[in-house]
Amino acid sequence: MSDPGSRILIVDDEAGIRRFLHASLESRGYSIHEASTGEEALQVVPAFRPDLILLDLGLPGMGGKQVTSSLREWTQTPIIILSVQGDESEKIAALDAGADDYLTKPFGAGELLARIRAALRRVGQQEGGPVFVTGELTVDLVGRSVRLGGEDVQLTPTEYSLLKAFVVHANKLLTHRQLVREVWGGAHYEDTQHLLRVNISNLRRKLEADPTRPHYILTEPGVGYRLRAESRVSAAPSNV
Amino acid sequence: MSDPGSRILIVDDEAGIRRFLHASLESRGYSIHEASTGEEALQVVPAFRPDLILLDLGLPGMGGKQVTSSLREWTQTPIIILSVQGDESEKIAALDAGADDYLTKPFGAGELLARIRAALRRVGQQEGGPVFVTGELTVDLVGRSVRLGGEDVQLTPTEYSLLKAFVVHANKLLTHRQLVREVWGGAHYEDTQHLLRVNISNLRRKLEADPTRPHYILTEPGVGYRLRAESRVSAAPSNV
DNA sequence: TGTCCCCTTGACGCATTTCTGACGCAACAG
DNA sequence: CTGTTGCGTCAGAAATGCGTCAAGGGGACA
Repeated sequence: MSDPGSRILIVDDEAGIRRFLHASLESRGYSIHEASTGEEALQVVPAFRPDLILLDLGLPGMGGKQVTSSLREWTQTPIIILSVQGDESEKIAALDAGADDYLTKPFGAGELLARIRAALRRVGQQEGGPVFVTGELTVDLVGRSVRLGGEDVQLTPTEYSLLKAFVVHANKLLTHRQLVREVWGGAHYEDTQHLLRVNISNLRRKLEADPTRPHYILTEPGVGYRLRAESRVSAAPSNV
Repeated sequence: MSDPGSRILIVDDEAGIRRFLHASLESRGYSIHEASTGEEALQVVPAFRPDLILLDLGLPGMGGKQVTSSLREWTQTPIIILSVQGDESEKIAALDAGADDYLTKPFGAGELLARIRAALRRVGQQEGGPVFVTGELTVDLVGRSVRLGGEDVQLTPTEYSLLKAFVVHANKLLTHRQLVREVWGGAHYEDTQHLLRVNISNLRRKLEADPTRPHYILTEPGVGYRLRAESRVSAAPSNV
């Protein structure tokens, strides 16, 4: 699963290349920002906070190598160098300045995208995963932690499995059958229907302020349950 | 600053290339190990524990792409693919399988070394500072020393390996499977699950003030364990 | 050859989790 | 008003998982 909303900064002095890259990447769901000089790039980065930087080596004025060094003084955002030159000593210098990757033009759009994915994958796994938030409730599916108003909530494996099903299908109605299948696998429905009720009850006791009048886990009589969600999946607090 | 003692595994079926790479890298101070097939590589990795892997794509039998996928099931050790082919779709497939970089032969030795430095630099800074501190506990991954409130703690190799896994993934949940794989390599899970419990117990006896109520190594019932680390996140807990 | 340390395995007690059954309550239809 | 149905809660039994202790085996080293 790729991270669709990643922000990418394109730094190149040629408008044609910027436009080409912009279109290619935007169609893949990335958010794009452009800069045409190294000085502009350094200004823009703190504001735009890109997840990755595509940097042309042959910029007028401050060169790509120098930009890389300046950025590396305070951020480890992945930098992929694009260059028309194939000279090896330049590659080495750029990589040692702090760049993560180096592509020589002309390159295939597919390869660039793959290298972008590889770079984003690396930083992605050291950050906390996406976090689901609604009201006081916070669920981190990657870290497998649940918090309620700042305090950790201890859930048993089945309870967590149940809550996970709700979070994945937030705001959608889940029938008894669907829930039973997601939590207990292919078990018979008839036998486990009551079990579902018991676990819903246990879960509510741990999550709801007043289990009699549930606020998060709503019951749809005769059909199933639904998790009330106000907000969307948001990124974890980035630790820079 | 590069880490001079880094261990590198070379996987290639041609003895000539292995010899050439071996010589080039060893003269730079790296410790080298060789493997001639993909199967051998998968066997060797848990024992040799390389910091980086140079992997030929065109191996007889199990191909480099498949080796990459298998390794990525349990380790994030950087993998740099070496290939005679320039075909773009192969590059993309290899990168998406989990490789970190891709070089097409023939390549300059200088560029390879630079890309190795770049990959090693990344994992180096990912592990945080050279010393990990939380509460009374101090772990020096470089010097392989553990201190508890000023006093040295003597750990057996397995215990240290276990603690290292916790420190590298501080504050994150580690499943039983993950821990077994990181400490005992590709061994069968079923057999070693109990072994894990014993070593956790031993580790706690040496690190925890009251092993009955652990403060550092927390157990997540039914799933795994987690090392409690002081959060370096600057964001304050939201008290809305 | 002997000693020591570490790894491994088995057995056991304890705690938690899961499951099952029984009961009260509310909504609804006849 | 009464019976039915579905939902939620409670409590006890069965199952599972976890942590600890202790003994055997194997390798390193003197």
